[in-house]
Amino acid sequence: MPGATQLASPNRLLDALPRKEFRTLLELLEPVKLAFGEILYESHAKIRHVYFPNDCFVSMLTTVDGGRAAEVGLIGSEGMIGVPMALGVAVSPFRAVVQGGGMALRLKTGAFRRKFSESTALKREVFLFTHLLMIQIAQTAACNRFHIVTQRMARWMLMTCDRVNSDEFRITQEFLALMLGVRRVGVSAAMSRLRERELIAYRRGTVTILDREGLVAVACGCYKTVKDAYIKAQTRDGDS
Amino acid sequence: MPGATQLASPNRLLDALPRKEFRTLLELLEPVKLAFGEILYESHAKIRHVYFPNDCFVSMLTTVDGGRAAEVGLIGSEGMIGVPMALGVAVSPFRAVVQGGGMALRLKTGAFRRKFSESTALKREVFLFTHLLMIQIAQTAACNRFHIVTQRMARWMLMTCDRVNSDEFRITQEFLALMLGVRRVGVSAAMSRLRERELIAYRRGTVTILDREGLVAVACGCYKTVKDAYIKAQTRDGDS
DNA sequence: ATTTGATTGTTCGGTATCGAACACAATTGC
DNA sequence: GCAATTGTGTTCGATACCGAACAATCAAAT
Repeated sequence: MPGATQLASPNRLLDALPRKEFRTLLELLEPVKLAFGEILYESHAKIRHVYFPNDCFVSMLTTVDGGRAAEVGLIGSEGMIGVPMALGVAVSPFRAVVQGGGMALRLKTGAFRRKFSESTALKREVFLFTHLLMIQIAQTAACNRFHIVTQRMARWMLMTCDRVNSDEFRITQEFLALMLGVRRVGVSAAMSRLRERELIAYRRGTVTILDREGLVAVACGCYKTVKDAYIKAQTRDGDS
Repeated sequence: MPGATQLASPNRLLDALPRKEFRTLLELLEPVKLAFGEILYESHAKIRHVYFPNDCFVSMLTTVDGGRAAEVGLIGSEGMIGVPMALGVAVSPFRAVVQGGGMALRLKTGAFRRKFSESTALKREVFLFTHLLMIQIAQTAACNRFHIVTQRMARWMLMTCDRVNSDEFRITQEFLALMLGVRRVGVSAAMSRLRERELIAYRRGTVTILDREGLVAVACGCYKTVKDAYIKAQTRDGDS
């Protein structure tokens, strides 16, 4: 039975904290199960909790023209949902949608604000993640400009794969089209092309990555660019 | 002769600081003239100074595939160049290019780090700007996905116009194409369309906005979305 | 087993943008 | 004044994606 004696968190951001700080923080953290499709923040809505994903992951979406939305960021156990809180803003500019269900630890905004101002280590980790998220969003901007659906889809699959720790995950073409901001037709064509090359397999809402290296080759360099930034930050941790 | 007795800064971020903090900061700030095309940071390079633009403005660019670049953010007197420093990172993930020449106040990274950790007000202002920059970048990501060249170009012109405090600014089609990540042909076509409708006038590197309202109507909603966020932040200042 | 709903596959004509290339016009330097 | 440089306008065929619509398939519920 896990819980009482468990010291390490499956959330890598929290895990980077000194053990002592982590333990005091843990008392305030509330474990919650997040279901696929759940909306953590609506755009322009007040932030009530910050979330530290364990095995779930969350899409950040920006809307244009009051309707269509595009994913600008994907956050899993390497980060936190609610970055604006760290910047002194309690309103989320993005919609946050649970992309893969699972567990997360959450903290009420008030408690977060308090702990955040007290803990140098928490600040360091959260700000570092904020920096990485910014890189991810910016790369997405350039990626949206230059790369074709197949490349961007491959990138999305790799990013997702990294966050579920499995070669298999559930996603429908319809939903993937929404994330990428394209028609389902485009996703359908791109996916069957990847299947032909035996890079992936899929059937009705489940995608399996067969050849990770091959998929990386098909994806645009944006995948590697962002991933390298994350890796670099984790190893050097802070740089400054 | 300006300088000695001048208390207000033409940089709105600094101007929002309490007078006392502003004065102590001013002693460390070094006025510099930034020329068009000057590169403040190369991507992945160490940040040596942070810049507070007065009447100049700067583009943040992200590269893909080791070559092509696209603009992800535009910063003028409302902000600061060197946001990563506020997040504890002294390396710029973006290239920062001076888009419109003019004056700026700059601060060595060491001095900035010191002042930043001391001043609650400076932290508040810089973090708020960081938040706004993030919104701008994310909106650019969605904009790149959904909107056509004409709309994005109109948005760019309006954003630029807001930062130069003039209806006229210097920009060549070639350069504008680089910023938008499209061919010059596309910019050429889009510009002549706007000229036909008498929204703008231009000749060899100089664009004049004739009908601001009309241009806003042509531009995508991304312009208004981002601008509203900036205005809201300035009036409520912090919210939280 | 049959129906129902969800998921995937395919087609159509039309538009935006691409890469490459060339012609022309305005400014600058000599 | 003339040449060189820079900036702008236009063309070509090709490709990626659009909106709309319809067909086929699978999975679960009755």
